[in-house]
Amino acid sequence: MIRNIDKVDLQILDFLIADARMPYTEIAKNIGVSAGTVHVRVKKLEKRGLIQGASLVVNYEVMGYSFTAYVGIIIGRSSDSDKIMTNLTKIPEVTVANITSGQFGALCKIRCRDTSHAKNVIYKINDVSGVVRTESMISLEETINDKKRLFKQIFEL
Amino acid sequence: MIRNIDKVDLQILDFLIADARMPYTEIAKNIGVSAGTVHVRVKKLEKRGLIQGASLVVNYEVMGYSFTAYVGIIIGRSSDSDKIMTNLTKIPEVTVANITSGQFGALCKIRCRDTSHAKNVIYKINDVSGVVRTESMISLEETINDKKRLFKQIFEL
DNA sequence: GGTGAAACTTCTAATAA
DNA sequence: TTATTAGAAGTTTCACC
Repeated sequence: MIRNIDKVDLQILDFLIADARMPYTEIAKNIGVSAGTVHVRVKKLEKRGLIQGASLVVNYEVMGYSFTAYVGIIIGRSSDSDKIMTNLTKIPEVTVANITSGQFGALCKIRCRDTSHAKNVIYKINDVSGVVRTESMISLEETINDKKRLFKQIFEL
Repeated sequence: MIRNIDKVDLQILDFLIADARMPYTEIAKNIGVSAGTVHVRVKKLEKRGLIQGASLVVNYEVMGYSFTAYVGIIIGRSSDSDKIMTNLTKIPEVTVANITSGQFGALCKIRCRDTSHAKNVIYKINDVSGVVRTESMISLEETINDKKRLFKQIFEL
């Protein structure tokens, strides 16, 4: 399915997805190649755009952000979608935003301190021009599947 | 709002969120402290659970995963929620899953190669015991706000 | 708390296989 | 493509502010 990417690449990716700060020497030891090889592979994957970067995983709860919700957005005219996305991006509490097909014209995720903070953020979203109405789905519990096993499972290493 | 976290911590976090592999020496230079200080601060933030780790940001498109959707799940009995979450986590294409209040009992995000792959994943979700019905919202465009400016904007550094 | 320097580890690029 | 190697760079510890 993906061309020019082999088992070694996928194994390196899997280690780095689990811990982006893992030293190349340690990855090398684990998969039985030299550190230099790991280094060259990572550089190639970066060049190809497969690796976009590395980001710290922050615990929002500990940061005082314990309120997570998805906000479905009903949009009047589809042609407003791009403009609405641009405006959503200006709200820092909106951590992810998607133009969608289905019952909502857009769907976004918000991270807030508490309900009162969320209220203000939702008001802000409602006030974005082109937004007709929003519908909130409060997250009571969240599981992230992403960071860990993706490739190992999908590509059956 | 958050106790025992100062401007230096937030600045370090901001740099590491943007690029988790940024050397401490460079962060130190940027914010005007010593590399040793950055090191100690990061360790403390890790110990406090504020930093959970670091993860590679992978380009799903380049990996051949160009289909993203949110799947709203209607659940028969709320008491099944936990069991359903556990089962959702077993599907690797489910990258995020949330128990929610609102029109859906759960909401998850899926990453697939194409529509035919997505069809199979959605069937799998439908087949999870306790799931009554699902509703898909296909993402036509995605913006991630998360990784970059969060703290800078929220805490007005 | 923070610093700066020493000791140690890792990275990186070039060369060789 | 991979391994080796050596110099550069980064990390970590610690005695001292």
